[in-house]
Amino acid sequence: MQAQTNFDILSATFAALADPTRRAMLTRLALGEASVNELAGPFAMSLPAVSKHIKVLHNAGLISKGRDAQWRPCRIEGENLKQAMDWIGQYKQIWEDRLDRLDAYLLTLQPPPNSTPTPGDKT
Amino acid sequence: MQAQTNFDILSATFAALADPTRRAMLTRLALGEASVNELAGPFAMSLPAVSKHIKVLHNAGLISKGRDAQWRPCRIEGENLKQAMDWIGQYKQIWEDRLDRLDAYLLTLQPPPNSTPTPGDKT
DNA sequence: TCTATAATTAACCAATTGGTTTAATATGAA
DNA sequence: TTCATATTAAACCAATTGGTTAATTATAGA
Repeated sequence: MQAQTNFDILSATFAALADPTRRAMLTRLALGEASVNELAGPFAMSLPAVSKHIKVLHNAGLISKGRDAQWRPCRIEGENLKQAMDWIGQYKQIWEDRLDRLDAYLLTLQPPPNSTPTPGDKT
Repeated sequence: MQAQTNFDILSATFAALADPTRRAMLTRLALGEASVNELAGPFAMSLPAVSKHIKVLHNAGLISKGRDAQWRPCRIEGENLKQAMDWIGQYKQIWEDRLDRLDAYLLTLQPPPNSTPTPGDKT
């Protein structure tokens, strides 16, 4: 099964990323391929639970699975991560604008050292 | 309530983004503030359902709510979107490397026009 | 063939999610 | 005060999620 029969790729991707266990798995896979057992290592949960998490990642197209004897090495797949990032990227202006406005506001509270002297200043 | 009492901001953010209705609401809010009724406009669902979606966005810190008489104008908040994007951004190399390798592979299949001439070539 | 290891499936369960309808609350205006 | 509008809360429901244990499948090796 090639997975990613999915309709709404963004929804599946964000849903997959909404779980810390699955995010940790992706972080591990960023270092290189790993078997299901290797992925399970750090987690205090049963293998079937891990297997389900992996299936969620696979169905979302965030990983692919090979075969090596009885092992199913998983590798991270970037394409849908990229799409998710691109979607959020639409809003970049929103946080940048907000930060700009915050900067401007802070300047009104305390003018920078090299600003025009206040009327009462000596010199 | 200021919302964002949340533990795991990334999980709450990705979970909020995993629903197409909520993503559409954010897209609308990127154009500017909107009341609950205005946000409800495009959707074929009850007001309470819309209200719940808005609550999810609010709890994830993706929007804030003001008050204007009986209206509760919603505005998009960028900070947690930024954090979500930064998290995914960790993996940028993965899809870029992959594309590089794909490019390289395609070049082995069909050398670029300005490559070394094939033995049989005239000139 | 038998055994050990790797992984998945099946059946189950409690909690969460996304929707509903009905009721309540808040505010401005007649 | 009464009415209309905007929004939320309550109670309910079906489907999904994230976990469990027990059983099954796949593969390599003795």
